[in-house]
Amino acid sequence: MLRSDPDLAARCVSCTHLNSGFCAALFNACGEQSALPRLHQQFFTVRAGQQIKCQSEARDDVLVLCSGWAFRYIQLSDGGRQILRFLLPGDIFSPAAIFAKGMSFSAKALTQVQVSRLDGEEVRKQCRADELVMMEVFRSLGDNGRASYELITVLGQRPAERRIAHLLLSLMRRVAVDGVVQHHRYPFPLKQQHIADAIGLTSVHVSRVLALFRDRKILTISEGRLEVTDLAELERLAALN
Amino acid sequence: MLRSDPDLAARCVSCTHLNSGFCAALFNACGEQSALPRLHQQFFTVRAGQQIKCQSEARDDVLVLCSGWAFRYIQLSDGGRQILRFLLPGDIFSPAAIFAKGMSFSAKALTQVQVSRLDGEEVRKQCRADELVMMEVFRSLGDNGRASYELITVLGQRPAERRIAHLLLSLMRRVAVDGVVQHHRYPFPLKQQHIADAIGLTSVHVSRVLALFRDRKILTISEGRLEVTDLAELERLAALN
DNA sequence: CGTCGGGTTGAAGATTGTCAATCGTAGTGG
DNA sequence: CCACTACGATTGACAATCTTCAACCCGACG
Repeated sequence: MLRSDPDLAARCVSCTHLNSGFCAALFNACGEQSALPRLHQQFFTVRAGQQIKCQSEARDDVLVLCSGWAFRYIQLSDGGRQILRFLLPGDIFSPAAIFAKGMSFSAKALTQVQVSRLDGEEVRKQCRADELVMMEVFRSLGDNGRASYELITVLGQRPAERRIAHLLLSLMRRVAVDGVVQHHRYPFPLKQQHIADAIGLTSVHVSRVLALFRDRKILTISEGRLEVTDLAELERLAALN
Repeated sequence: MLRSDPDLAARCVSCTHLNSGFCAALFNACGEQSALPRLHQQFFTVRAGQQIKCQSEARDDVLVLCSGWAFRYIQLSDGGRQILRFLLPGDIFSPAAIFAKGMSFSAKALTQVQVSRLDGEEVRKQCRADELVMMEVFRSLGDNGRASYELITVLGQRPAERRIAHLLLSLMRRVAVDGVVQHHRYPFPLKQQHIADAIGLTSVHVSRVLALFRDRKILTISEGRLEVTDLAELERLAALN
């Protein structure tokens, strides 16, 4: 599961996640001009479906997703699983764990992923030294908090159709931030079971709703891609006000 | 709705919320021994049911609940309302808003409440000056994040009975932290409509489930009090693993 | 060629919502 | 003291939503 790869670091330098956000601030702060020490990081890859970080692991590391998709989730003993958040390149696996006690969720790779492991103490040092790095942590925490509250609202107040619409639209928007998207076609590696676990439905019901969306010419999911044909209707369904 | 009250400050000094958490750290840091300037704060009271802070209000303040109960919520245009979190004395209304852009929720008083208003810039200054104050902000953020993820899991994976059990048990535990609780009787100012809005059910269904709990001798809610008669069963229902 | 994972579909049932009536309690004004 | 009202809780009947179980399909892959 863990693998050392010297080439990976070089490849990751050009990853999209370095163009913005936490890592950009972090590595800017540690650039040549800076008096700060260069940041030490390890890279590793995880295959699709494999666990990345589980609740029991108590290492003081900060993991950042470099490429691929992953998700945070909570596994219930009765077999149920709640997906809490999908992670895209640039996302910190557990931003709250940088400064406070970690939260009790696990993470899994959705596709094959590359992950950067930073030392917790070094990151905290950088946060204290550079206001911008700290602000990126707060931005990440804020985004996660906002997303959590939206998800709570959707789960509590919306029927299946609108839950799915909301999930798909939020993912689309996040994907569109750094990837060029053509003809309303988005990369979409989720299985219907992932959708189901993310919004508290069964995969059977997800299948039915997606069939409806297809019939109504709103969107189609096939071959790992999501194609939106009626964005206005999708937005209407996903709206939270 | 807003009211200046010179006596309130004196009264609030002995409030339970000062015995622990954010405010304790904040005022310790600003004590006589400290070189830091004394913190400026205003107090105001809000009657039960009144709004405290709405989405449009863009003031850079930090509000802390001094006494009474309140809640964060999102109001939907179709009449639905999702309660995101109940607030008890000592809770910050929007900890994420101290350092990042605020989140779009509103807050309402559940009982009559006393609120302390601190200046955002002063609070940030204290955070930078005193590690302990900063840690309290992170603790607050962490607690809120953990609670959000628990709520998401409960909403997504649990039926009505277990959702209600989870909500009641979490509230009990928070109430029990600083209040002395006798004979498993807890102050409980929520109406059934609040329970319903917090866990995504109708008040009608909440009524049915509470009737069931009464029949099964698990707990009883009456006259603003919650009395638990079978804690083991309640914990079993509320368990999240 | 068999198998396996993921998706689709149908039928039946469980859970929860909607609508509406009723009840008790607290307040309010005459 | 008594109507009158308002609010919250309760209950019944019925409907909508979603789950469960099962069968089947289909493409990938050994």
